[in-house]
Amino acid sequence: MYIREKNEEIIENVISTALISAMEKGDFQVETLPEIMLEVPREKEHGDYATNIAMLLPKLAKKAPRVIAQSIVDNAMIDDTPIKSIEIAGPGFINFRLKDQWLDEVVTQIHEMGNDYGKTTGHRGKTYNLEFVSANPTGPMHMGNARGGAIGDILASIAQWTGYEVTREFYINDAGNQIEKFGDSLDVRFRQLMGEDIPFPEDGYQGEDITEHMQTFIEEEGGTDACARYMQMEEAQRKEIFVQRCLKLNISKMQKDLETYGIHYDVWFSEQSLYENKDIEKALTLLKESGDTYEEEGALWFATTKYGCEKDDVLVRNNGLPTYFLGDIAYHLNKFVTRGFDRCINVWGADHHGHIARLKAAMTATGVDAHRLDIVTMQLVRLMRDGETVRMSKRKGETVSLVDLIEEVGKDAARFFFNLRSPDSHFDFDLGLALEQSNDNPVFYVQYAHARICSILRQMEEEQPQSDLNLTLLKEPEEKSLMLRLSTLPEEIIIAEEKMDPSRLTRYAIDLASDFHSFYNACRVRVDDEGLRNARLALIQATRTVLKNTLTLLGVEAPERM
RNA sequence: GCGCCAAUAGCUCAGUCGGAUAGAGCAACGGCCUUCUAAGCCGUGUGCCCGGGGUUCGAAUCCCUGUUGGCGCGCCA
Repeated sequence: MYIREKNEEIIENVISTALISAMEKGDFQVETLPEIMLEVPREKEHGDYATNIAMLLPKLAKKAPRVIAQSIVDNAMIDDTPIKSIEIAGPGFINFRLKDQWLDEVVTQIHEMGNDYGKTTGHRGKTYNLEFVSANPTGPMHMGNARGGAIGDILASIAQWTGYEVTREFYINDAGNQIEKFGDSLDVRFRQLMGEDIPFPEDGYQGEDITEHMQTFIEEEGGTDACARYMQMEEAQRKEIFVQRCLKLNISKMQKDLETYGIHYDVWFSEQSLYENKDIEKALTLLKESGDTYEEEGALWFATTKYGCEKDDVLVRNNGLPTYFLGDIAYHLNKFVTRGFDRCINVWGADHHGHIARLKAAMTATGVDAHRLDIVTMQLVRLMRDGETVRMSKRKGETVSLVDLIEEVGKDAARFFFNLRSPDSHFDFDLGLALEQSNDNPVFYVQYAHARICSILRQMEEEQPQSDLNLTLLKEPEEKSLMLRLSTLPEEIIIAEEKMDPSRLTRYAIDLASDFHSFYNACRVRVDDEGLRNARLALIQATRTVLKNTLTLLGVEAPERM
């Protein structure tokens, strides 16, 4: 159990025990006690913890806040606890101060736990599916996918650290209209390369990659003469060949690029497989059994409005083909029912937020508790160049690809940068700033802290520190601040998981690095005083562990030298 | 028109289960390297927390309303 957690539990116990004995003595009387809330005061002068309980009671107890607070303080038993003092302040806050020793215990605990420091077991035994990126396999991945990748992968790591058994999953949209368009685009480019004068479809994929695919194809098949036989084929058959081949190439390219980005998926799930395994039909049967489907104008509808949505949605078109919506329902039933995940989280672009309610509705209708499904919506990245917005369109082929970005700024900077702001905040990516390798990039600041520590440790290895560790020698404010920061990693991870906001960890890393740099400038580690030297050595070793653990969660390297 | 998300320092953003004097980075200015990496540290100041109502001991935070911006509202995905 973590020290902070233990302290908080003790303080809460002290408060509730004090409340009960105060009431037994007749100081005041209430029917039901409100939940005891502890907060960490912004001002250090207000102690380590504060509670507002005495300000919540007056309405029920008919006594003034400070009177109630006094009564609580009078009845508080703090002997043999880590609590140093209790006082009443302001309008009725009760402030708690802890004995200094608790911070020393944090350092000791970090040494004991090492790479596991920060892990908790609250969700042990539960399975967690995280689906993210899921870019269309019809072309290269762009900057939006880069943000989704960083958010999803880090969220997955965070979930693992809170005890979940996590599966990272990529949903391949290898069925439906996009694929049709992909085939059309490939086919027309092929025929153009073969010398036919035909116009390119208005809504086709105009990217260079389509043409390059077909150029490679023709080369590999032995040139235009050898490819003449493809021109003789039925169009549909030819397209099928092109699609199969190029889809495979695109998918393996995505796998490779995502690995470069530090993301490894456990499952690549094919939309097409939902058709082959009859999952679509099974989903349809379940939906029909719910009684919330009906036929109209030749299509099959799902009465989404029954679940509070704005309008009903089509499941099967009047041409007999399932919609993407039905496919998505089947996919999620596969996750929840067939594979039995306890929780499923999807990272979606905010432009898909309209689908959240209806997907949840479909889960409810088919008997899946919709609370098990969560969607993290991510505001799309707005690309800025020379102070102006650049519109990106995959269809027109106007993209800055994920690969280009990683080549320019590196995996670490890209991941760090995309995870700097909460997913729901609009995010401007300034190309000029990102493509020049600038020191403004905060990832260097954090990595530098780690490298600095390693440098000191290298020099001290030869100097053979003695045992007899006495952490009470760490008294400087910079030392205390650093220790305090070290103590909060476990709860930061828990909160990041609860709020599904991985950017909190990035900011934690920056704050921790900042506390270390301040310490570094204020306190020298390699001092003559052996006791102090040992204590500071222990502190920076603990700091290195915590920095390393945080960077590991973020998927960013922790360099030993810079 | 309806729905979702946002609006906080010059800029980019934290803070939002209601708490004590609203924070950080960047930008500006001034200091700190004969001492463990100056990719660092320290200091200086700036806010009608978008406007207007309401709820209460207390509101950037909750409710209502208006404004502005992004996105969505297809038998596309």
